Amino acid sequence: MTRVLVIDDEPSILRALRINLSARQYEVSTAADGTSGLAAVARDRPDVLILDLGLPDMDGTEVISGVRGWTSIPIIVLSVWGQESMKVAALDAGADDYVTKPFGMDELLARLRAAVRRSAPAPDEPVVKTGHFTVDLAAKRVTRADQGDIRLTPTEWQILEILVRNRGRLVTQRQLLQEVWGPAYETESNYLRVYLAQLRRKLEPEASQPRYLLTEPGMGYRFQV
Amino acid sequence: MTRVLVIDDEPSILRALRINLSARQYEVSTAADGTSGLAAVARDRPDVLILDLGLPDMDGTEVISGVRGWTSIPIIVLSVWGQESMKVAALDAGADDYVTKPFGMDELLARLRAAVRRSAPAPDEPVVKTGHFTVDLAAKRVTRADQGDIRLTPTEWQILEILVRNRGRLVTQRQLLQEVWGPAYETESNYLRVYLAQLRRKLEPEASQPRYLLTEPGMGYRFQV
DNA sequence: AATGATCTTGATGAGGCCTTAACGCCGTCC
DNA sequence: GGACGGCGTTAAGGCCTCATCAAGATCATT
Repeated sequence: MTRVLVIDDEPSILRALRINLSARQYEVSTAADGTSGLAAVARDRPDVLILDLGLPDMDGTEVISGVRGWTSIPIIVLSVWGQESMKVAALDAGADDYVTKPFGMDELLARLRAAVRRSAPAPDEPVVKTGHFTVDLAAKRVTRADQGDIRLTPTEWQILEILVRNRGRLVTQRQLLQEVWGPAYETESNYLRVYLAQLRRKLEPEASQPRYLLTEPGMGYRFQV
Repeated sequence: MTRVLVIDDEPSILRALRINLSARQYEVSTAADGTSGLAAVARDRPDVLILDLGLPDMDGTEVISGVRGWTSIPIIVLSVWGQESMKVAALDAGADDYVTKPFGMDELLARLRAAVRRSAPAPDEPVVKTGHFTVDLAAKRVTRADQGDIRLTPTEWQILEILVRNRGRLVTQRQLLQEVWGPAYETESNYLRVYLAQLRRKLEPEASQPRYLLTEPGMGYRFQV
């Protein structure tokens, strides 16, 4: 289910969007100002962000920059008609699309679909096999050759997914922490040690001598294929 | 240089876009109908497509589908005001963005920048090969032809990365010290001697007679390809 | 409200990396 | 020819990072 976060200070718009989006099977969360909006992005990790530029506490482009600093989720911007310069500034700050109020719900929904479709990563090879286990990215499932399906916790899965998508490449600790826990946790490398140990215990044939989930001391981790 | 293909049947618009885009260093090609437009996409392989929906020979969504069948280049659609349903249909057919005529050139340019930025995600880093080993900058991996992967420490990797990025060029000791250890260590050239020796021992076929990691006495170091 | 799973946090020991110093070599300059 | 400075090499100690374990905190579910 696609998760949408709406940041807007007008209750009527929030209400209209919540109703229309929920009816179309989106999972909707809302925020009424820029500060709580930024917090909500880090906390909820939505798939799309709908952002009103006219917020009470922050300039719209600031919010965009704050989000773009660490994630590339699609941002659709709302603003009243006639503010050409703001429109340009928002797009340059990293927004993906722009809708002028008042807007038709059909148009917003179409732009939403387009934004989600664009951001959906190319389903290149959703299934990755190693000698001892198989990772199915599409089905979110891990199977071990000798003992069937493996249960992973949400956090374990997130980490494994990032490593598998970057298989062969080194992934820095910063990148992992940022994508799983958010930008405020960039230095909590202890989390990674704990979770990598758990993943190894669940996946590696010998957890103490990893063959697939490798540590590159001082740099990060690498999924070896 | 970014290549833009404009498909529109109105000469005045073609002319305006050609002038404005060329002035901003885009490489512009044009087509006046859907048939020749599709041919032009296949032939010119543009980086972005600007498409007018009101073409004489084909429906706009058909053109979009025809392009989307085999490539994922960004498509910005132009159409006259008020055609909500066409707008929705175009976005659902696979268009990336939508601009209503008459449009401000600033807005179109901003959307163009946004579209190009989105479509160019990974500035793919090169893989540099020598006769005896391979450096993959994206994967942060070094492979030696005769003995597989080589493990480098973070400092070793940083130095090698700088030298490889400047391959063929001389890199001064000051530049290396500054980028790896910071500006306070500009005179600690002993560090470089230690680490260059280690890199040579790990990478060179004969560490005592370096063929790739060359010293330029009194100046700095050079990665020879 | 209680239970179990999951996430966070801290402590500990081991290993590896960085730093530093010492020494020998080679070239240049006096 | 000798002194000097830059470079290559080696080795040892300190420190940082990693792996592991365990307990407390938080969350979800009943």
